[in-house]
This record gives sequence, C-alpha cells and structure tokens, in this order.
Amino acid sequence: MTDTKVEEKILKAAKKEFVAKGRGGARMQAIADEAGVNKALIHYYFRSKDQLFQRALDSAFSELMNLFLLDITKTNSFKEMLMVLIDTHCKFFIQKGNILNFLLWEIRNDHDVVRESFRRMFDVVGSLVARKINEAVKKGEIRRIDAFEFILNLLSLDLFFLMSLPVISSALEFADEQVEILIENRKREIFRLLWQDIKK
Amino acid sequence: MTDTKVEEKILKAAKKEFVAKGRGGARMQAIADEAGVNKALIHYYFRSKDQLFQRALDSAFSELMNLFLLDITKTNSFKEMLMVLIDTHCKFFIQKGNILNFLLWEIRNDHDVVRESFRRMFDVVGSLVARKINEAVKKGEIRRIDAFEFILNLLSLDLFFLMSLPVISSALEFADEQVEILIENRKREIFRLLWQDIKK
DNA sequence: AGGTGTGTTAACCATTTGGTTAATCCATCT
DNA sequence: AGATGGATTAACCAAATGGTTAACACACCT
Repeated sequence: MTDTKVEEKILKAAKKEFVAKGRGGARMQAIADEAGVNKALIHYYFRSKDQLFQRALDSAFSELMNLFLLDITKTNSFKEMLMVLIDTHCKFFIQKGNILNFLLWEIRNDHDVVRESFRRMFDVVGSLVARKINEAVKKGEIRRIDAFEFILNLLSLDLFFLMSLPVISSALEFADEQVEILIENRKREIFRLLWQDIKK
Repeated sequence: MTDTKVEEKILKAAKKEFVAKGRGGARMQAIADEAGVNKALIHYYFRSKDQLFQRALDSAFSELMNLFLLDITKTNSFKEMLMVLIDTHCKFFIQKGNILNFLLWEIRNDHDVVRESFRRMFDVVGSLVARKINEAVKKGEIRRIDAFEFILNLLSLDLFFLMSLPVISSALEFADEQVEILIENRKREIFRLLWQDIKK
C-alpha cells in the first residue's frame, strides 16, 4: 500500500478530496497531506489543479462505467440479472460514498468533458441490455419493453435512493441497523416494482 | 422588478450564484455584480458568506418544500393526482434548473442544517399522501400500498431523470425539440409504471 | 438649516491558495 | 568517486477573495 507509485497515491487522494469537497472546495494542500507528499510534487506530476481534477474526474467516471459494464452475461435469467444489478449498484454506492453526487454536480456545467465517454457508455450498456432483453423476450420470460426507458427506470430507482440516503437517514434519524433494513426493503421494493411490470 | 428591496435582490442573486457554482465556487463579487450593488452591501445585509449561503439554502429548500406541498387536495382521483404530481415536478425542475443537484450536493456533508425542515417536510408530505392513499383504497381505486415506498418510487423516477437530463441530452446530443419529446415520453412512462402497479 | 441614522460606495487589508523556484536527496551509470 | 538526472522539499510569490473601514449620499425629522 505504502509503496504504490506516488502518482497513483496523489490521484487517489485527489479523488477523495474532490469527491468530498467538489472542484472548487478541494484544496491542493489537503490532497498533498492526504497523499503524504509535498504540495509541489502534485504540480510536478499533474501541472495544475485543473488537470488533476480532469484526471480525477476521468478516473471516477471510469469506476462508474465499470460498474455499469459489470459482467451480467453470467446470469442465467433476466430476473436474476435484475436482482444482481440492483444489488451491485447498492453495494457500490454505499461503499464509494457520494461519487454519483459528485459526478452529477461537477458535470452539470461543462459536460463537454465527459460527453464522449458518457455517450459510449450509453451505447455499450444500452446495446448490452437490449440484447439481454431480446433474449428474455424470445424465451418468453418478459414482455417486449423499451431498453432506454427500462434502464432509466432501473437507474432512477437505484441511484436516486442511494444519492439521497444520507439525507433521508439523517432526517429520519435512523440508526445504522435501521438504515440497513431500509436498504434491504428498498432493494426488494425496487425489484418488485420493475419485475412485476415486465415479467410475462 | 428593479425597485424590489435590495436585500431581496441580493438574496436572489446569491441563490443564482450558489446554485450555479456551489458554496465554494460562488464568489461574493459575482453576487454583487448580479445584484447590481457594491460588495460591501452584501456584508451590510448578511454579515458573511456563510450566513448568506445559509439564507440562500433555506430559501432554495423552501421552494422545494412548497413544490411538494402543492395543493393536491383539489384533484378528484388518485390517478389524476399522480399525473398532476409528475407534471408539476417536471415543470418545476425544468424551470428551476439544477436546484436539486445543488441541494443534494451541498446538504450531503452537514445535513444538520436542514434536518429539521427536511423531517417536517417528510412528515407533512408523508401524512398527506398517506391520507390520499387511504381514501383511494377505500374507494377501491387502488390497492393498499406503503406510502413511504410509493413516494420514494415517484420521486426517484421523477427527480433522477430531471437531475440527469442535462447530461443525458448533452451526451446524446439531443436538440431542444427532441428533449421535449424525451420528457413527454418519460412522463408517460413514469405514470404508466407507477399506475399499473397500484391501480385496482 | 442642521442634525441623525440608514443605505451605499471606493479603497483597503489579511488570509488563503494555486503555483513556482532553487536547492537537496538519492539511485544509477561510468 | 564523481557525474547525471529524476524525485522531493522548503520557502516563496502573485493573484484571488472574503471581509473591513471610513467617507459619502440622502431621506427624514426638528
């Protein structure tokens, strides 16, 4: 861990700081401290805050992309795939904190930066799910549905909940165990809603 | 418009700047310029950036609250209410831009600030919708459902879509008219999904 | 007219912050 | 051993930025 390449250590620290504080709120000094290096070293490797941010953004975006591209080809049925997807999304975002809030917040102004990546992700995920849908339709497992709307339904239900989870559990003053129950219930409800809609 | 109270003008400008740039990215000078007053005047009315931010946050939060508390008692059926809700949410967020992104982003760290307001909102909206649900169940219009999960389903589907709309339409390079079609389709799909789930 | 107090401004200040520089460390090569 | 060059650091710099101050404008009161 400690002998990882310095550049990586900095990038990791940067991601943490940027996700926590945002582009404007992040401090180069804080990143240096977190990485355990001198501030000048950051500029040695990444020239400027802007470029470091760009790299951090790209990296965060890649993580998200990998999540959505996770190997769902292994699953045997559409039903199983749906369950796995919901479960994976939850696990990922509970662990990765508000990376999604961060992306949605920072991209909102100049989405130009990630437009291409985003588009490619949309294409890949879209066609992958579309294929899965077609297979399931042919097998008579589900009714014919629109891939785009389905993905949007799934992501909306999954991600919005996870994004607002900190706020919800804080407002309702839930203890940790209650939060876990909340999540489990929510996962079941999301699956139920989506599945009963498409199953044949 | 131009003869509105200076304090209001500043607050309005502040909200605009904060929502656009975030707490850290917002500049007092930019707020002053937008409001057409001297920077010192901001401090005269609001003491510090922190207090101004607090006021702006409160105000933004109130707007949101009013949206969710909008008079749905007028609607005659649960079905109609659902349609009105979806429609209103869309109209609001398309107009108000990324106020939701802003809130979800800024609150994420210290939700203490708005915890109480949030809780009250949850209570009020929750009980209001719960009553509506009970009525509709008694009338045999819908099946018995859990108010909390239902609200979460509705808000997830509505709000996540609207939050990511700029990114989506940018990534897919949609023209304005295509975006409108997208929204209309989405509204119909959200209503369909929710309604077919609960109607009796 | 003269005083009074709120509203408003230009100029200024202190601090923060991204970024630079020149020196130093240290592994590798000859 | 000494040269070479990348990696690392302390000290420093300039610009940006939140905040203050002291003067000024101006309505209102007597």
